[in-house]
Amino acid sequence: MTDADAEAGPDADAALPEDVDAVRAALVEWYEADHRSFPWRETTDPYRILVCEVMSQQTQLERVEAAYRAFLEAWPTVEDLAAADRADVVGFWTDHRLGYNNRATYLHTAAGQVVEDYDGAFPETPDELQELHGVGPYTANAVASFAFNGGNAVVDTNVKRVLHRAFDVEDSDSAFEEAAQRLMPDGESRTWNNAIMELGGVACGKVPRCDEAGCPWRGSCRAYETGDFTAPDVPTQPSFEGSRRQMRGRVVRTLREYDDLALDALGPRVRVDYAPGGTFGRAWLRDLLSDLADDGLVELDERDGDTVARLRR
DNA sequence: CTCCAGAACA
DNA sequence: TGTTCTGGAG
Repeated sequence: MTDADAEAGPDADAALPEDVDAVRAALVEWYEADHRSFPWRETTDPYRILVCEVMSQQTQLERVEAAYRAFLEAWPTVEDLAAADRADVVGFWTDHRLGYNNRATYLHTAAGQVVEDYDGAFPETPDELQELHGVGPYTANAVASFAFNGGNAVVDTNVKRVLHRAFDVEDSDSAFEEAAQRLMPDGESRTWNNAIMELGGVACGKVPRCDEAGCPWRGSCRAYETGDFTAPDVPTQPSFEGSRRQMRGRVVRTLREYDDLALDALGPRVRVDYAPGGTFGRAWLRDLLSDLADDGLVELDERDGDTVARLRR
């Protein structure tokens, strides 16, 4: 028994197959034979990888592709982005329907950190990368592996689904991290992380396509054997229509068209049923704007006793 | 209605 | 640990 086994516990890798090497080789071979082509798979520039990863959070890859190209045309380097007006970056985000405008501010802030704290040269370790605003465990490992072929195994919803179905890994973050790391071949994080996420996106999606996609793990997959393709629970989101986040999006999009706007001018453009004293009135809008200001998206000031909002520059 | 390469904040 | 953050597509 190795030290790693003792540390992890006796049954930590009980779910993994006997011939781990064969399973690894099969996936890498499957990935390298044929996979989807994305522009960010053609680069090892950490800035480009970070842009792609932040855009990809909770957003379909197909929609990311056009935005990714346009973004890099507008701000080709991390220095360009750090020097940009925040309002322009947020404006770009909404124009390209990327959602979660917060992420535009994260990316802008992170670019400033790279320039200020690291003299323009990206850190290479997951721990250092996580110091960047908006970079958590997943994104840190993604940048470390895709840019530097380092870091640990990435764990996202795709990887969790694959590990749970194929090897019956229990639905807990620590179990997923451990299994993913044990499965990943040393020194091949770039290819491996791409491959296992590709598997989750192409062959082992919510609706499995094992035979159509020629899944390389059919011979050792528990789900394929038993027919039980249950996937880990992904928390269901509340409906978008009429939600607070829909209203936030409308505020940002409206302010994009104006230098600044007073409450009663902004309100009707956010909700048709806006009425200064009503349920959806000044108090409601002020509360919404206050959160947007806390998130660094909007600036508020007083003019002639009235509140005026604009995108933060 | 659901899904989608997560992270910040309380 | 739970809650919040967008919006397009099927």
